[in-house]
Amino acid sequence: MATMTGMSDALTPRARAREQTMRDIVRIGRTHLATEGAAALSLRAVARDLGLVSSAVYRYVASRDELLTLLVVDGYDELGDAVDTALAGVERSDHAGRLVAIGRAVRAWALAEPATYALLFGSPVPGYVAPAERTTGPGTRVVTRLVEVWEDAWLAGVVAVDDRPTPAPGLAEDLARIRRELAITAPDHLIARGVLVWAALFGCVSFEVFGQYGAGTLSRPEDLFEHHLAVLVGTVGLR
Amino acid sequence: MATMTGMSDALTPRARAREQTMRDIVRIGRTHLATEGAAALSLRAVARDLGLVSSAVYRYVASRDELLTLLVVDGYDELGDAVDTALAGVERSDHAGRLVAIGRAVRAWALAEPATYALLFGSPVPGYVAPAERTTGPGTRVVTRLVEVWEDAWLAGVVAVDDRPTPAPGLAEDLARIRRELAITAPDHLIARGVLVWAALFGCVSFEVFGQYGAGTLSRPEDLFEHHLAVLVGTVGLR
DNA sequence: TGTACATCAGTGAACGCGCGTTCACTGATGTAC
DNA sequence: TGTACATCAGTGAACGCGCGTTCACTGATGTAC
Repeated sequence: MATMTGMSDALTPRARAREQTMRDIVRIGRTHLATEGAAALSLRAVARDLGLVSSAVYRYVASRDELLTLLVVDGYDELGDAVDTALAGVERSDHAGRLVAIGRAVRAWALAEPATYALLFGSPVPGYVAPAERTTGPGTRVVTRLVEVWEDAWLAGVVAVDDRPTPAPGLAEDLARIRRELAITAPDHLIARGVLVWAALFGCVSFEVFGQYGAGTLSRPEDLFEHHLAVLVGTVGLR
Repeated sequence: MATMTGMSDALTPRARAREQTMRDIVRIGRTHLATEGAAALSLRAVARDLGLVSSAVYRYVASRDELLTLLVVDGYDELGDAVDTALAGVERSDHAGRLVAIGRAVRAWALAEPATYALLFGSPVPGYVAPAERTTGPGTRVVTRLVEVWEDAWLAGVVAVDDRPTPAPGLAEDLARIRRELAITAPDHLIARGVLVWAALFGCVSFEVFGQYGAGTLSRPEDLFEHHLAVLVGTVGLR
């Protein structure tokens, strides 16, 4: 689990107990996510498993929606940490290797934490809207790393990708805004293909995690995924 | 909505009323899917909207899970119909055009019916397992059409795709089984890329329907999707 | 065509269950002087 | 260091709510003779 607000030392015992309880709430919440799903996530059930009376959790969490937000942020952070850890073992100049490492890390984490993955990348939870100011930062960690890969490759002059098919002229504005917000220099066709690779990567992972391939169709899903990653590496012109 | 058991004529009034009620249940169930989500789908609420007492729906549907199954089958069929309708307007020899038509039809349907799309392609519903004998048929209509496209192109000898990267040797068995079950002749590397295009297509649609792109990032998502389709056409070597 | 019986749609009450959230409270912990 | 007060974690009862499912029933529709 990702660390919460850090520094448990130099805190009063009461404050340390509070941090521990917050961590327990998130941990138990995640197990409930796995067994009941996000829509059925219940504060009362979390309180029960915590050994508290139901009203007590309101000392820690203002509402059921806030618990969901905690789980969303925690999930994004754990996924982001997994990706960063994987990237730490790959040379920054090995662009294809970095893309593959990101893909593997996302898949491995998703298969290990399918319920949290579903919360982040599956169906929206009815009636719940994640507060952008708290989830956008953690939620963009992976895509930021992906963009870094092709931006690095572009700057190194090693992107070998056709600029055909050309993105529609109407897209220029959107792509320019993305370029500005991410402070990158990659050209339109590379950004557009990058978005495709991003969506395709998560499409592959979702199909596997959500069981779209059908039970028993694939005896070696990891081999298929590796092949798909290799094709996607080519889609953004890396090698 | 897809038709249920057909032929309402030559039936007794009571039987016709029953068919109508079944259709109403599915229709109302879908509106509840949209507002409450699959996990919160409730037989009592459907009964209320139908103007019946809650126990009455048990004359039509054995349980809540069976209602979910009806919605799954109905959704797959509607999506399958949408794709078939789109394909009807494209020459069988226009392989790229057929792939693009399928992609557009999937996206359009998903955006029009996000809740049903989420039921079919989003997070699994906790505690519910779709009965394979009822959902596999309707659930494979779209992928069958996709496979048809590249199989046709392959037979016509117009697939221009590198066989690199090569799928891992361990995949040969899985790919051979797929080839046998679908009764096709396309080679390993084409089948493997086809699966990627399938997953990527739904990945793009899911990102858009589930809001992963973030509110306001894209003013013209349809243009981006068109570009992605064009790239995916190339991924399976069509033109 | 008429009658006797079987089938079926829909009723209403009941079962036992879990939920989110509020509130007044007790007792322990922390802090200012 | 000791005391008075403020803060805070946790309690237990209560609110009003909705859920899936079963069951004995009534009355209308369908069918066999």
